[in-house]
Amino acid sequence: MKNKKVAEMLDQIADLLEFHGQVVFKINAYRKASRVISEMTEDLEQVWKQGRLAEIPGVGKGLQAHIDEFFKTGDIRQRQELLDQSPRELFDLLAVQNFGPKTAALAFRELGVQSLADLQQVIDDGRLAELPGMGEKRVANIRKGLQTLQTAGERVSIGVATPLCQTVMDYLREQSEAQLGRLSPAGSLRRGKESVHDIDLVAETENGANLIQRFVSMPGVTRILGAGDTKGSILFNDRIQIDLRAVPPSSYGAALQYFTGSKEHNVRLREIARAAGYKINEYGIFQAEKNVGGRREEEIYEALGMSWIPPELREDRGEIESALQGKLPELITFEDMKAELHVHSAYSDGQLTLEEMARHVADMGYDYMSFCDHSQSARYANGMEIPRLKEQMDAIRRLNKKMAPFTVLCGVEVDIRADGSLDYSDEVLAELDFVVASIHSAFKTDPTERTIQAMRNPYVDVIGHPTGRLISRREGFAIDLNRILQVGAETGTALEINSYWDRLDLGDINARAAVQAGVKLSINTDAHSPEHLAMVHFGIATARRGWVRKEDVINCLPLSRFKKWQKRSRL
DNA sequence: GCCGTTTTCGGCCCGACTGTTTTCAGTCG
Repeated sequence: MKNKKVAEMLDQIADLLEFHGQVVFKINAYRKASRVISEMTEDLEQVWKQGRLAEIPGVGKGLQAHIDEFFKTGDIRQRQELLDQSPRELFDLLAVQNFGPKTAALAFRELGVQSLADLQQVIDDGRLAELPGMGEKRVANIRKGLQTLQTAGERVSIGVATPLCQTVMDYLREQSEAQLGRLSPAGSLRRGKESVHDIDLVAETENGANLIQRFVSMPGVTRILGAGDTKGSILFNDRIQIDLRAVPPSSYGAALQYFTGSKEHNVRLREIARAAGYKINEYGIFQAEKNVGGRREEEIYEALGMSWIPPELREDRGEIESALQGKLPELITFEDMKAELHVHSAYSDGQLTLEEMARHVADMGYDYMSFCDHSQSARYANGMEIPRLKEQMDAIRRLNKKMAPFTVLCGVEVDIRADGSLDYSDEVLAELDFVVASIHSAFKTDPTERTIQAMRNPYVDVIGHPTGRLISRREGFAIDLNRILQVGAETGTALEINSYWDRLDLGDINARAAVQAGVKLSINTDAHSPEHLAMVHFGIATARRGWVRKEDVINCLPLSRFKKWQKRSRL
């Protein structure tokens, strides 16, 4: 799949055009096409071969020509030409906060700034400050931007951002009890994205200036990026930016809508509003000068003739059209979940005994669960030889007597070996209640074929973490998802949404493709200790971002129906 | 560069904050 490569090139052209002062509308056209292509699950090269590029939203004649050129020659000439007239490290330079395309162009033209090192040099020797429109403070801000390029530029996992956001919200509540009304996360965190660039908060208050002051002076603030009457922005522990927007009650809904984004969703929404004679901003929705809503977020959507759109869907991936037609999916919620199906115990590499762990799972409110400890060849994870597996099966039978009506299934996470065979024989698998098959080794050896082979096994219920990605460490293995989805639809094998924050695998876009292909999903935490169990909320957020309904998820089946769903019951 | 139940040309979301200004451009979200 060259989708990512093409998207990256189009994005680079957007950066280059911006640097060269092109009109923003052209730049935005490139960025939009880049985003749409990066979110496609279909192989762009196939679409190109079939002459269907024009079907891609945002891709017109000009961009079709670029894409065509890329697949024929491996590059886009315009990109090369622009690169030749630009600083060597343009993309790095543009990543510096407070150093935008206009300033970069000025520094390049007047001082020959080509690289981050050049930029540091002209800051230090004072030449940058002498340019027109520059001054001491602007240069100081650019210097800070350069310093934090490494730390502050990286995305932070939802697993890190969520508790931090809660801490900040608790602090604001404590400090400002009397004058603080509604308070909510916004931005990509509220949309449930797997990683976030910053944390956004919206607060309801009549005294914004005061709240902003408390916010920017809270412990952990290592830099104040801005502090006005309605908006404060800080760097927390030199690592993550947190923005707080403070608005009066009459604007809270509008501000929450605006600040939740995504940017692309808001742009589409405002286009529709404008066409219908409305104007939306963070203070409300207006018809002529008349405020027709803004206290609650729902009012914005209702004024435009659509139902309220769950934040997880707000990515301009068709949710606005669906909302206008009243056809939004009813997304899965945690309350729909009847079971946790992938939990480890001390029989392999989990922390707790079966009973300890099972009690924690039951406390989550589920009706049943499945232990899925590792199979024999997973040496690194204390995988179970067959005698120990049998021992575990007996122990689980005894446990069920103690814990009824809560039901504990005896499952396994069986390794898919390098040759595509499974790590236990069919005879052994047949004795188990539930089987997750996962690739844990030989990532580069034909992962698609091995996965497909596992799916064809009658005892395999679920493919665990199907792409093998680790968000902070590695790309997934190169699987052909469309083929896997085809086979999944044939065999009835489900794919996992592994909720562990560093996996979230399948991700939102792939999960959506699975549902569209008619493949069931299984949302699990892969918990190795009790505190992991709460990560199910990240998995559910990811599923919701993938337009997943409870009907699509086997964990939402009552136990009796779950058993009927399994392939073995149809053998 | 894209796109059309108001358009095949003329639009394209909207505002806060900052720093440099002398009325506003640049950056950011």
